[in-house]
Amino acid sequence: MFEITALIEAYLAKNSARQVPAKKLLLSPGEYCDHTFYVLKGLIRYFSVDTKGNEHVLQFAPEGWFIVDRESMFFKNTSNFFIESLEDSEVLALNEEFLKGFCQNHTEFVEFNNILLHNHIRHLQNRVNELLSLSAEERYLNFMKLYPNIISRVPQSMIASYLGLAPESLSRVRRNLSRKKLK
Amino acid sequence: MFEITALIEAYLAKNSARQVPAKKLLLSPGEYCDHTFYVLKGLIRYFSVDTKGNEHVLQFAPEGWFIVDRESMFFKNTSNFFIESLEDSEVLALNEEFLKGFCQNHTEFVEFNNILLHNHIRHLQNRVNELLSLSAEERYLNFMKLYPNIISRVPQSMIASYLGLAPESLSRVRRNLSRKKLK
DNA sequence: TTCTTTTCCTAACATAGGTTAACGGTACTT
DNA sequence: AAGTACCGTTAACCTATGTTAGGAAAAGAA
Repeated sequence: MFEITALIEAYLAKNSARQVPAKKLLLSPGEYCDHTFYVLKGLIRYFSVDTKGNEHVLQFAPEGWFIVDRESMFFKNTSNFFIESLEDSEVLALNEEFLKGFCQNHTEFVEFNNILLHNHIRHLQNRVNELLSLSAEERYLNFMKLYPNIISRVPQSMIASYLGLAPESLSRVRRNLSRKKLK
Repeated sequence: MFEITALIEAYLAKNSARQVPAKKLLLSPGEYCDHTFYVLKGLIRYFSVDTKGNEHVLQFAPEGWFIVDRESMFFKNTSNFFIESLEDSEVLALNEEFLKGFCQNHTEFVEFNNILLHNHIRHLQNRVNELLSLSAEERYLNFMKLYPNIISRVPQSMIASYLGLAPESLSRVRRNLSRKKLK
């Protein structure tokens, strides 16, 4: 069984954690994503910007989460996404060299990595399924249940963007929900 | 470098390929997904059914594709999805025991598997991003470009279901597109 | 062939969600 | 304290998509 603290300690033995002020970009479209970020403190988001200039949040990463553009990192393609800190944060920036070396010294980490990949797939598949089958209101309720902790830390417009809604629409959803509860 | 033929041959040395008539269910909600299917011939779909009874296609798998509920297979959860043949098909049904054994004899396969997982993530992430940022028409055009081969093999209602549309809406999208082309 | 089922299209209507614009509140700046 | 930027709400209106219903063509079954 692998403990994440082993990774953190191995990293901190050689490097110091990266301090990131809020609103700082850690990755932009066109760049290669050459680090997997592990969030020690703070909150990071992973998002795209479409041709009309609208932002779409694919993922939030609070403490204890990994955040990376796996396509860019693994296939060595330039990224189409942004990674940005939403709060003052503290992250480990794991590059390929470090990860390879760490795998060699910690063979349990290989299996742990496998779990991370499968979690990622589970999460994404669940999102696709929700986007295909649930209404805005249902998606919002699910989000609140799954990430109650995130709701209070990011502006509502970003939650709307995660849910595939205009901010005004999320406002409407919330109003309808509070009316229902009053009854 | 790993060649898929090695996997196929190893499987066929011990088992014969599974012949599947069209419209046969290979997995249903509530069951454990204990096989990864590799499609030799035919066409398979992976879909869910929501509370209103509407189907939502998450993936099509023609020849040369793998299809599996990774969450169910890896985490040993019961599945929420269906896997169904759309055409008379021929598949390899790879169970965990076979895959484990095969990994031991073919160490390159471990890396190949890693590629498969990352491809899966890339594919799903791209879908989430498209569902968040593109119109029905744009999603349809992308689908045609990406899977021209599938378009002609499945009923339009299933493509609509993959795109997150009602069949009638896809019909409308197609009519608008053909009008545009005429001009 | 004839009958049946499936598939696709169309049109009229209904609705969820997007758009625009305005307002009030809060928090940060100066 | 005044000024400014950001945020969430609301309302009126608009548009894309869903819904219902019907019908015609194509594909399969008897």
